[in-house]
Amino acid sequence: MPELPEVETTRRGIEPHLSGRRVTAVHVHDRRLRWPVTPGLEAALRGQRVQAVQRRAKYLLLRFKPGTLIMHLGMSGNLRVLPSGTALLKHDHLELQLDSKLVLRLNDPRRFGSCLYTTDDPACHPLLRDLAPEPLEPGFDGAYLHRVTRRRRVAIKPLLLNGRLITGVGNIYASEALFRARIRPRRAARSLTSAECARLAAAIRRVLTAAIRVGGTTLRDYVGADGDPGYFRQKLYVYERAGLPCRRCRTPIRQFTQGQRSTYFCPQCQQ
DNA sequence: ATGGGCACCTGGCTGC
DNA sequence: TGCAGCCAGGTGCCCA
Repeated sequence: MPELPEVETTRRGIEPHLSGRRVTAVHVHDRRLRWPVTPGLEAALRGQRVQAVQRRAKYLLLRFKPGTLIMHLGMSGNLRVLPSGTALLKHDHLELQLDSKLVLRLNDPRRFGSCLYTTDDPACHPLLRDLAPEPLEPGFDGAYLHRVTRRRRVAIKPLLLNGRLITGVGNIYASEALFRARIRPRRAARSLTSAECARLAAAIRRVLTAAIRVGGTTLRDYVGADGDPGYFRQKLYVYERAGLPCRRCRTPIRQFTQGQRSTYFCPQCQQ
């Protein structure tokens, strides 16, 4: 799915069309997502004005006065802003009709995404409350990474996918950040030195920021709010490049499996 | 507390 | 052509 850059690209794409607009109707076409779409969502949001469109880790938060819509795009979801009346596609799960004659439509073939409404503080929601700090905010640095890895015997690459320790990084950017930090994905997390943690934290920030700048990474079907793909795929150093020459040293990129996910690395550049 | 593995889904591709 | 098998951007939950 969408990792942080794709979610942030989506947020930036929908925000100008949503902020300050009123929801005139909510249509749920298929409630079956990872959890059923919150019952009563239609009545709860009808007539409400969007106060803000925020992101927390890979979650999008649509803030209304009485509550918040917490959305996740799972592996295959996208949110698009379209003219009202645009024909529905397969796997269009729900849409918010706006007073601007536009609609916000959620499409998610694999249904790993979610769409939940809460009237409580979303930061206290069970899905959000235990999440690690934002990687692009000031609290995330080498010292933080060093601190949270000290007791961890797990390899650094799967640790990067643990949202309680690090957020926003998914399977693509985990391999990419380790390449940029010149660290082997199999290294035990606790074995990283302070200097390596500093390099890795900086690499994570750089790769996420660079990906956001070009609209994220489209491998197969990700599109932003306007339907355009992201262009960071052209900048990937290792992900999905098994057997191809390293873009830095020409050594063939290697692939193996960690925790049922593919990992890619350059055996020469990453020591 | 930590870590490993499974589960949830659909679709696209490969190879027989 | 058809079909089986494998793979895919995430993450909550159960068990050791």
